[in-house]
Amino acid sequence: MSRPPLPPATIIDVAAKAGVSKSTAARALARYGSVSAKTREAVQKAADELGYQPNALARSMITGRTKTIGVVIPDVGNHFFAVAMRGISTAAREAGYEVLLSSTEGDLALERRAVELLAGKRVDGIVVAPVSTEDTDHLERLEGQGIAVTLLDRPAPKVKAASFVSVDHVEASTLAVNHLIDLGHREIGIVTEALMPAGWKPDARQESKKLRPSAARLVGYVNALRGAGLRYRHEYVAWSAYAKASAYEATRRLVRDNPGLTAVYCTDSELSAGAFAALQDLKISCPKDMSLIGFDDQDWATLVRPRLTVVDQPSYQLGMAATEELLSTIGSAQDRRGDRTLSGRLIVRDSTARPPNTSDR
DNA sequence: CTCCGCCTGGTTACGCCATG
DNA sequence: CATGGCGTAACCAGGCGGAG
Repeated sequence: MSRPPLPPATIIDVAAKAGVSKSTAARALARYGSVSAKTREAVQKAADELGYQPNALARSMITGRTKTIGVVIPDVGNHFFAVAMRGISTAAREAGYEVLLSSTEGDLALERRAVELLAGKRVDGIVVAPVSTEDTDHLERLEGQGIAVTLLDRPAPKVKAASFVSVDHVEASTLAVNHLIDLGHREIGIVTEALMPAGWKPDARQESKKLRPSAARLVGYVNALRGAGLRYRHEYVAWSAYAKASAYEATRRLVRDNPGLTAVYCTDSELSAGAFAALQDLKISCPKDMSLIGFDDQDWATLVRPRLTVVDQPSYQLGMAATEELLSTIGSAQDRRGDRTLSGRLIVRDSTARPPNTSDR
């Protein structure tokens, strides 16, 4: 007994059933303009009986809004972005917006495609953590298309109309290194994935707003050392790819080549995990012989022994803030770009302690 | 081939009508 | 005469079909 599928009920069907015009039916259902209580009830009843569902496509056509935002991030599996995504979803939902998510795997071509696709779907705005700070032509174009942009965590100076929401990575990094310095450490190594330009000198006063997070954290490390009157040593910097295995090798090399080292700072939780394993395998006692501090608080940080001291960033709040910024520029025609900078927080656990040979005196 | 008008469904400016 | 309630018609973007 298959009957031909009925086309979905439209506002016209509802209006006809309720015996009013379609504009009255629309007003009654969307609750704008003035409609008598009796009429509203009749329309509501007709809509319920027909199983009426407003056509979002048609609505967008006339309002010019889709009540949808896009999110483009490099990696949904990454803890920071996963939590930030929760903040974005919550803030969007509370404001009556839907979210379309795209993960680009750090691939610029995929990011371009994702942005194009979202623009084609006429999203009202996009929250993006761009793969590149320079190759941003696809993001710059969005301005002309009337699509708002908020940059999350990663700057893109050429996207002028975009607001920028981020943690102060320089400050957060300084927090981590200062904690080590306060404990009495003087020989502090760093495991970083920052790719600094060739010929980079630590003394150059960097504009932290234009730096990628990893680079900003390296600058924070240098600043903290300088603030304490300590020398920056190039051999104390272990360059690693963004992977546990790479950080593992980098840490092994770092501590082998620098026997005087008493503390290691890892600028990312992925790197901390590799470094932690390296110290264990080298049978270096942490924190007795070597202190270890990481960046970004993850579940495993409290499950391992010693529990890991970290600087945490407010990922969830960052996602919320980014969405709020985006929606505020969508709401108002003026594109006042509001930048928001949140602060990291030091969480002291068991992997940091006074350096060896300083306990007595 | 190009051009033009029609179509979709919800929103809204505008104005008419009835009522107080 | 003011005001609430309601209808009419224009409008949006873009695909399609018919006319030229």
